[in-house]
Amino acid sequence: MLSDKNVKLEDVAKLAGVSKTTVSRVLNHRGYLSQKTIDKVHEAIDNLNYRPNQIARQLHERKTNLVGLVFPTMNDPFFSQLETKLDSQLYKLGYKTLLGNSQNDPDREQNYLQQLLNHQIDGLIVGSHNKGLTEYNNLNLPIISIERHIADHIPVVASDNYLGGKLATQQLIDDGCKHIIHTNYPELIASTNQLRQNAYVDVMHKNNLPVTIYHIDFDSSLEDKISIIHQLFIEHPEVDGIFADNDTNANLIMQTAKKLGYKIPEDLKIVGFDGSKMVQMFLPELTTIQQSIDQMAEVAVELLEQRIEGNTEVKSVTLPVKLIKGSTA
Amino acid sequence: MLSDKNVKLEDVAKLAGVSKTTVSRVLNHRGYLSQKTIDKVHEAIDNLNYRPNQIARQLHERKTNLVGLVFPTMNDPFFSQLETKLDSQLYKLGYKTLLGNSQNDPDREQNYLQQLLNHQIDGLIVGSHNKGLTEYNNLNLPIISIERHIADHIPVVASDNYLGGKLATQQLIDDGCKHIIHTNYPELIASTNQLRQNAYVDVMHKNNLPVTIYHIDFDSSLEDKISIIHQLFIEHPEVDGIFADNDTNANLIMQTAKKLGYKIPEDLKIVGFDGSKMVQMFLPELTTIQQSIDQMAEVAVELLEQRIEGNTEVKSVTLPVKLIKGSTA
DNA sequence: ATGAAAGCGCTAACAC
DNA sequence: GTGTTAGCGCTTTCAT
Repeated sequence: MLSDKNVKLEDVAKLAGVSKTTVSRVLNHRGYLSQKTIDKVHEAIDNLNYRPNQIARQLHERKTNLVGLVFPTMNDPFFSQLETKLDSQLYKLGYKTLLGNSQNDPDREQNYLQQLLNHQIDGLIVGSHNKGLTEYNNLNLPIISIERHIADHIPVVASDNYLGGKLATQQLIDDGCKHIIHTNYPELIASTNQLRQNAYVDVMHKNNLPVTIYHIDFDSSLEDKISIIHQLFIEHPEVDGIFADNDTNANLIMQTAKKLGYKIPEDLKIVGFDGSKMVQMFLPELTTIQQSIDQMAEVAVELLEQRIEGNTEVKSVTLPVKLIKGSTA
Repeated sequence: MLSDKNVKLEDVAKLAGVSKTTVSRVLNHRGYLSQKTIDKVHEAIDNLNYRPNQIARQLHERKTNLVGLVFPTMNDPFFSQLETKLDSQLYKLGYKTLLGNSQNDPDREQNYLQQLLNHQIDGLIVGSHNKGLTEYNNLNLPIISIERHIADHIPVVASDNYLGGKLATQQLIDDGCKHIIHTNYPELIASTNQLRQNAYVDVMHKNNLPVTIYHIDFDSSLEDKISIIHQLFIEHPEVDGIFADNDTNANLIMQTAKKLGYKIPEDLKIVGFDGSKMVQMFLPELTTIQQSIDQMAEVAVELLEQRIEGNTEVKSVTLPVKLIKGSTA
């Protein structure tokens, strides 16, 4: 089989004995064409194993059918499920996915952003956790954000995090816990994660229970996370309930607690957050707040499509959460 | 801040009072330029918030700096770690990643392939499990395959799967197991997974032990997988050791076994395969054969780079595996 | 040290 | 029905 490199529309035209325009028309099913011409052109295309050059097309049409995805990492149950679904939904609309995993490094995120823009992407879906990347404000590009407020004009697709936090905390209280600790991000970044914490604080206050929060950075090493969790148990041996802001931390907390001799759920009850398929598979016993991850991806792509189509009235969307009852709380 | 859309090199040239050529030279640090001109141009670029159009550049240079990734899914511990590392390594070399998760659907894989090619990618890294996609044979494009034989001229990066299968089976035998069952893919597809099975069979024969293999399709639903595993226990209640061809199945087997009353490792010993970071985190007790996943990604990108640079002598590479001793075997 | 003009591969007015 | 021609935005000879 011959290579298709360097075979261009002009070559097809020559071989078929027609003009470039005609070939282009056949390719794009446009205008009137005699069947004879169509056949001739197709024959030439097959003979030469011709494949149209998208780059040239894109240059002309100013549309690349490329959508950028900027997330901290793929190697995480939540993000891998989200990105998988995003990719799959984008595919249905004819878009290809250009990856940009920032590892939550602001320099890298900025760099990715620049590069994606240079690639003339048609749209962007972001879910990175970086603080204060002002770049996004100045972009005249359809953007949808997931679980993070970026700028006023950028629609956000997010779970009902406050409700989630409420459900989680209430579950622990209903279980009879008196010393409930919450783990969350280290700072008030622009993430909607903060609402989980707000709900925890509100519910605790309403029940006259003491509020204790530990900060676990999403990006720190496994060792650092575990060390903070250890500290938590040393400083608060009385803890009898923990609401973790994500399932990965809930898992680490469970493992650490077991090592320290806590029985779950007898001595210590745990509620996580996310409810990804992967964690459900590996840790079905975990009681957790399940986000509609697949739906988030679906909605995000829908909204992006609307923005790309020119709709400037695209609104943010909040999606439901539900408590999945396992055996840890 | 003004939008950068539509701002082109020509606009910069006009504002700076120079020619397009000069601006291009400043941009690419080429040729002789007076400092004064350089400054003027930079000023104009900043003022207009100009960003060069990669598409136009690419059209001229016939290089897109895009690498396609074709894998079955990202929502899997092994693949998400692999793709994360691939993306990160490609990034270091200045390549962007174009995603193509085929869900192991041949139509979809073929379609992705076409589309990626149309996007004029510079190279391709594949790890999909589809049988007999002949498309790859005809491509005049640098390709590296991971854990799968595609065509004779395409280099493969793979683990030492035979050794892995040997280590796993031997461990179970050393543990005193007499009825060891192996789970693997349903057919002799072009996957290197088959070598794990071959090793199992060889070691079992050498020890005069009966060979029993169950087939679990990577792509079937969770329910179907679990149902096959149930069947395994019904048909072989005497089983005292299982070598699963991947950790995800090992996990399902463990969960099913526990539900059926087996104590692990007392009644039943289990060895998995893969050893991804995610499974290590969620299931640290699992004894498994660890592949050098990150290294696979590193090597694959290195080989691809060589192929892109024009080296046609690129050889396949086999990477080491090691047994990670948990408490399940 | 800088500019004019051709060309990368394709599409789309505008002819005929 | 089909062809001619002028771009899309950038790089790069070849002049000067």
